[in-house]
Amino acid sequence: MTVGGAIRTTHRPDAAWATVRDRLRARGLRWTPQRRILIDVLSRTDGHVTGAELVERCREVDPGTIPSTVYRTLDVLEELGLLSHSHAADGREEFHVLPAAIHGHLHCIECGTTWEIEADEAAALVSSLERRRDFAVDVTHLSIAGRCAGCAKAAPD
Amino acid sequence: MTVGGAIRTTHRPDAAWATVRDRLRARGLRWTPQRRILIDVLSRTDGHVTGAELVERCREVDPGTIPSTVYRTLDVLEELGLLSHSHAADGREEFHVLPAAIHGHLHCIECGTTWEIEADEAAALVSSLERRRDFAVDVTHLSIAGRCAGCAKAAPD
DNA sequence: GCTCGTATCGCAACGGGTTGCATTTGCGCG
DNA sequence: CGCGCAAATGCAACCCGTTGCGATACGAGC
Repeated sequence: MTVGGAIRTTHRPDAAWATVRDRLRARGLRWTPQRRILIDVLSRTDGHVTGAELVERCREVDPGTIPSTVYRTLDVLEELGLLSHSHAADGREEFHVLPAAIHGHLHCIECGTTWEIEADEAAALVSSLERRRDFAVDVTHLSIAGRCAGCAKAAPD
Repeated sequence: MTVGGAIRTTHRPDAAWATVRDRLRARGLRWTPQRRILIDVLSRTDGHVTGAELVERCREVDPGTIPSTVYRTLDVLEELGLLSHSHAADGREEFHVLPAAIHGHLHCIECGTTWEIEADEAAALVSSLERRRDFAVDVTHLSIAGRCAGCAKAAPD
């Protein structure tokens, strides 16, 4: 899982999603109506979504959508690198669509807002663990809880 | 799948647990049979436990134990500072009993082993976020996923 | 086109954890 | 010692996500 030199700031979702079908086939995997729907939903999704939200949006397209199918497809797409997931402060899954660059997340336990942490911002932590523990941090899964400036000000302890 | 010797906490639980009853009362909270059982279980617990494990151990003492009661009591005890919780790589809750020192956790996604990260080891990350984002990291909730040296060697990418 | 192996689906049951609400009970106070 | 009220319990339903398994259908190869 290397970060190529090509880190884009501008997403071009259409291009990426257009090739999914072939990327699946190339791996001996299949292109099904259910997957088509999820891809469609994802291509119209920006930033962070929970699994449940995705299930719901798929149901808007096809009310017969089954959760397990959605979650299984999400696993597959994650393996293809089209999304990554981490966990919010409450442990719920949070998917990040088409990550333009490797990054982690910051969650305010008070107001629930999420921010992205760029890889270089976590670099100090990552390299120190790498060195001292010989531990390879999965930054895309990194999720840090705490209180944001606004909430700290609103209700100081 | 228990964690084995990876985690050792050396402290004197008895003293801390003995005062729980009064600490509760002082806050207008109550001392109930159900809470007594959980405290008892916790006082015999070392290191990390999942919520489900605690429910199970309470059931060994009293088969009539109800999960929601246990989880609610855990919330209360966390507020009193007797435990803290974070989430394993799969999002499940993991409680840490009587934290001797503030610390976070490292989880290997391959073998499931857990390590503690001392506060000073995370200090670089924490202070950088504090400074650049004005964000107060909850280190006790910090949980970092990745691959440990052993697993990286066993199955290199 | 048709066949066939297997990837995927639908479904039902489960696991961990939470929530709302009626009922019980700890315990402070007189 | 007994009252009364808020805290806590029990229960049932729910939410998010996972798993096992028999049935379906994709799509490669002929």
